[in-house]
Amino acid sequence: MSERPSVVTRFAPSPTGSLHIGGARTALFNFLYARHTGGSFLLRVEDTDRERSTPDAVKAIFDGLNWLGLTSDAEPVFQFSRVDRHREAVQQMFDKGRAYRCFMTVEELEVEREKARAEGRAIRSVWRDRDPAEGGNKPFVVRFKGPLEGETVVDDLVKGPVRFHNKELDDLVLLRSDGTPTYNLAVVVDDHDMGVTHIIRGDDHLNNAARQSLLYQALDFPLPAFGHIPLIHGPDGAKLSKRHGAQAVAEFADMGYLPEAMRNYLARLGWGHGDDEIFSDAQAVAWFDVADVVKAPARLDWAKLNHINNHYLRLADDARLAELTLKVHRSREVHLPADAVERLVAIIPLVKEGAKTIPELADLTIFALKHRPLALDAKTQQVLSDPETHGRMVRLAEALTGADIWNPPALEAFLKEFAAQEGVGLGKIGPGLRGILSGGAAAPDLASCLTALGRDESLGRLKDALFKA
RNA sequence: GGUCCCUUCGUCUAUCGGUUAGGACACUAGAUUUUCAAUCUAGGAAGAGGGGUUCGACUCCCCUAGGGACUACCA
Repeated sequence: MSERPSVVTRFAPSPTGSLHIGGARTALFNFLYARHTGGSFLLRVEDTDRERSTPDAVKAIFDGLNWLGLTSDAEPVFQFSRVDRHREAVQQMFDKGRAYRCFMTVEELEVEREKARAEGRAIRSVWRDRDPAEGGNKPFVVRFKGPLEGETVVDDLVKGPVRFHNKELDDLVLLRSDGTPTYNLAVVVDDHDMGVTHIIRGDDHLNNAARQSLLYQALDFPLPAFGHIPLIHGPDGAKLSKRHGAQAVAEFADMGYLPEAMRNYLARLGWGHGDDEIFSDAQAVAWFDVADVVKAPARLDWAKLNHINNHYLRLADDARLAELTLKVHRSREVHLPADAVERLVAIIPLVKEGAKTIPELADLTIFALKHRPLALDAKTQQVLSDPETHGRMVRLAEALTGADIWNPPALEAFLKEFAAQEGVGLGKIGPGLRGILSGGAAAPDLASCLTALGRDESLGRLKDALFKA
C-alpha cells in the first residue's frame, strides 16, 4: 500500500544543563507530531562536547522528560558513542572531494575571519585548493568543501521556504584537530542513521539547516523535513532566563505545577487549534501539526499557566494531590499528625478549586493538620473575648454535640437554623467558629470545615477554645 | 557589519481577500459572601508605520522601524 516511510521525529538535547521549558516544548512538539502521524519519537543526547557534557545534566534531562511523560520509543542514542561512524562519513566526503584538511592556525583563522567579515562573505580556507602534503605534520581540522555558487533552499514546515546564498555559507569544520566530530556533522549523520524524517527544533538552528542540507547532499542522504519553531521568551519579551522566575522544568515541578497542565500550557504556547484552550493529551495528538506552529516567539505567561494548572488540579485524583501536598508540608517542616494523609484526602476536594499550585494547596490545608489545642490568632482571640459571642459559641458547641448531622448540606442548614434561633446573621457566628476551627489559617466554608475535620476533631477544637482554663 | 527569521487586544492565539477582527488568560465594575478563593454577569482592550496590487486588504508585494537568531575546532 503506502510506500511513504512512517514519520520519525527526535529530540536532541546537549547535556550541558537542566531541561529548559523551551526544550521541553520542542520535545513535546516532536512527541505530538510523532503520535499524530503514527510514527515514532526518538531521543538523542548530543554529548560530543566532552568539556561541557555531564552525567548530571543527562539525568536532569531524562528526569524532566519522564516527568512530562515524553518518553522515547527507543533507547536514547548517545552521540559520542558514534564517533567512528562520523569519521567514516567524513571519509566518504573525502572520497568525493567534498572535504579537505585545513592547516590554518588559530591566528591565521582569526585574520581570515576579520577579512571575511569586512568583505561580507563567509570564511574560506586557503587550504581548500592546496595540497595537504604542504601541511606536513602540523595539526589540522577537516572542513567541508562547500559550494561557492548557487543557493540552498530550506523548505521549512513552519517558516516556509527560506533561501540562502551558498557563498554565505562557510566551510564547516567537520572534524576538530583532535579528530572528534563537530555538531553539524554529527547531527546529519545521526539523524540519517536513525531514520529521522522530520527535524523539529528551535529556530536558532534555522541557519544551520542550510549548512546541514549541504552535508546531506554531499553524503547522498535523502533530505528530511525541517520545522523550526520559535523560542520561548520571558514575560518581558527577552530571552527566558533565571530572573523570569524559572526556566528548568524541574523548577516548575517544584513550584507545584502538574505535568498534564504543563503539557497543555506548553502545547498552547506557539500552537493553537481554533478556540480550544484546554484539551486532553488525546486531543492534542489528534490535532497537532507542525505546519500550524506559530512563527513568532511566545512569552511565558504565569497567570495563564496558573489558570490551567488550577483546572488540572480540579481534575486530579485527591490521593495523588494529598501525596504531593504532604511533600510540601514536610518541606515546610510542619509537625504532621499520624493521620495526615487521611485528613488531606478529606480536605483537598473541598479546597482545591481555589488553588493554583500545590504549595497553595498546602496553604489551604494546613488548618486541618494542626494539633490540638490550636493556637488561636489575635483576631479570633479578640472575637471570642466578646462575652456575647463567647456565649453564643458555647451554645453552638452544645447544640453541635447533640446533633448527628456530619455532612455539608445538613451542617449548613444547621448553622443557618442556629443563627436564626439566636436572632443574628451568620456574620455573627462565622468569624468565631472559623477562627476556632482553623486557628486563623485559610479554610473552606464552615460546613465543609466541620465535615472534613470530623465530629470529634471539630468538637474538640471548640472545647479547647471555649473552655480552656 | 553580514545573512536569516519574526511583528493581530497587556499576554497566548483565531482569521488563511469581503467578519461589528472571535476566544482564552489578565484587568475593571457589579452580584454572591463566614476568611481566602471560587462562581455568575457586564465592560474596556489589537492588525508597528508608510507605500503599492485589488472592486475590496490583518490577510499578497515592497520599503522603514522594532525585536530575535546565526555569523566557533558550542550545540
